[in-house]
Amino acid sequence: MSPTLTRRQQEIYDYLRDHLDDFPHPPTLDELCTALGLKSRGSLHKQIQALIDAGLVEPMNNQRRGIRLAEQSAAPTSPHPGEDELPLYGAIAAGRPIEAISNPETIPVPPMLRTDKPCYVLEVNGDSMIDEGILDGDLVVIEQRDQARNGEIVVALVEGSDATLKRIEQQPGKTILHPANSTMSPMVFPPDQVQVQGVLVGQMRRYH
Amino acid sequence: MSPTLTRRQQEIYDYLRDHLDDFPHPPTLDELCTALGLKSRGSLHKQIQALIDAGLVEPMNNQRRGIRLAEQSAAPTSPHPGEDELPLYGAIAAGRPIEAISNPETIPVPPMLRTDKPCYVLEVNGDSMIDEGILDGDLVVIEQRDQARNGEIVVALVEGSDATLKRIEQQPGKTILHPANSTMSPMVFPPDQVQVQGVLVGQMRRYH
DNA sequence: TGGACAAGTTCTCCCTGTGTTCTATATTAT
DNA sequence: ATAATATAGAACACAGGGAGAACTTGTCCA
Repeated sequence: MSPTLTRRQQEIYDYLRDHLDDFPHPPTLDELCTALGLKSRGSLHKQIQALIDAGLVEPMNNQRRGIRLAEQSAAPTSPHPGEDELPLYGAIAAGRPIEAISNPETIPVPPMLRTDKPCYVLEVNGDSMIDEGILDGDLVVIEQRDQARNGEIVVALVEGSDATLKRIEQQPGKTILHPANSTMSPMVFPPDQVQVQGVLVGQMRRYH
Repeated sequence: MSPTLTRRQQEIYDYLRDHLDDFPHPPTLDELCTALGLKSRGSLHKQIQALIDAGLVEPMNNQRRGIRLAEQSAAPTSPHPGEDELPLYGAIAAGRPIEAISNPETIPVPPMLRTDKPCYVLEVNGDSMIDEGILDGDLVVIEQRDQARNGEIVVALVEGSDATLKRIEQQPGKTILHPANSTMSPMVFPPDQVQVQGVLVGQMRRYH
């Protein structure tokens, strides 16, 4: 099914996913070129075309500033309704934003550990939530959301950094990410540098 | 159908099975070479080719970064096909030997969190394993056994007391139960007073 | 209305990285 | 010794990716 994006296509799609909202208007190809470090519109267009063919980007027929992401047609949750498997997107804090589609791998998750909303699974990397009983190697079930309530544990993408799992506290003018590890300190950011990618709703660990 | 891998082929296959997910993208042959300590792409390619012939690796027809494991067709996982529910025997440390309870309630457990042996689920009561990341209210998957190896976390029934979850250390003449909580001390018993009722193999927690 | 400019599209050319093949040599097993 | 297995290295082929020119289409303005 999924035509398996090439490396560059994945990169470009990730960039679009994460930065498309940064532009006041949808960007022109030239603007995207400079943003992506390309020098040729034509080259970019070729890549975008591939993404359109893959169904990830809305086709823009000669329109100006016409680049939009395609509606994810209820994709992530229930490609197989009644199926209790969720996509495993890889490890968090592994050094990059959560990848879009790349990994077709899924793992079974009991309904009890998830919500009715779209969810996905990540493997935890590191000890930043150890005092909350979330250990290195655990699998966490994340509900896909871009907003969180204070006190929830979220997958947060910090500008120019990794995606991490932290307890969030949003105050006017600043967002604080609290690790649950006595050896680590809370981190404070301007709100627009912190992007919530999901909220923790379940956790699993195997001992064998 | 066992085309009997050579030793090196087995090594390489094991490596792929265990580390393929570590790469952000599927690796190139060159990357695999350095990872495996080889200096020649050609050599590796020959081995990979053998694995492809054996049906263990997806054939990658000239594609870049095309190394994938073949789908393991048969399902060696489910001894009870379709059955992924386990009995929920109630809360541990609730004051009663496990098997006494005949509770018909069951809950779904992903195959990954259990073993092929008979298993059941308990709800954890108390903080005695908090330093191992097992919190009050967690659900634990227990493999039914009456013996344990040292260092395993077991459901232990102590003479005249509750069933508890502890790390076990069996020495000649005494059995020590280690809680994972800095405020609690290990407990030492004569071996015949400690009855192992199962071994921890999985753990689940819900946050919503 | 029509021209100028901006932006999307298509094309051709080119280079690099990477899979593939082959041959030669070392290592190990029978 | 002979065969099977492993490694190195060279040579090759081609897909992926980029540059840039040329063309088309839309937008704006006089």
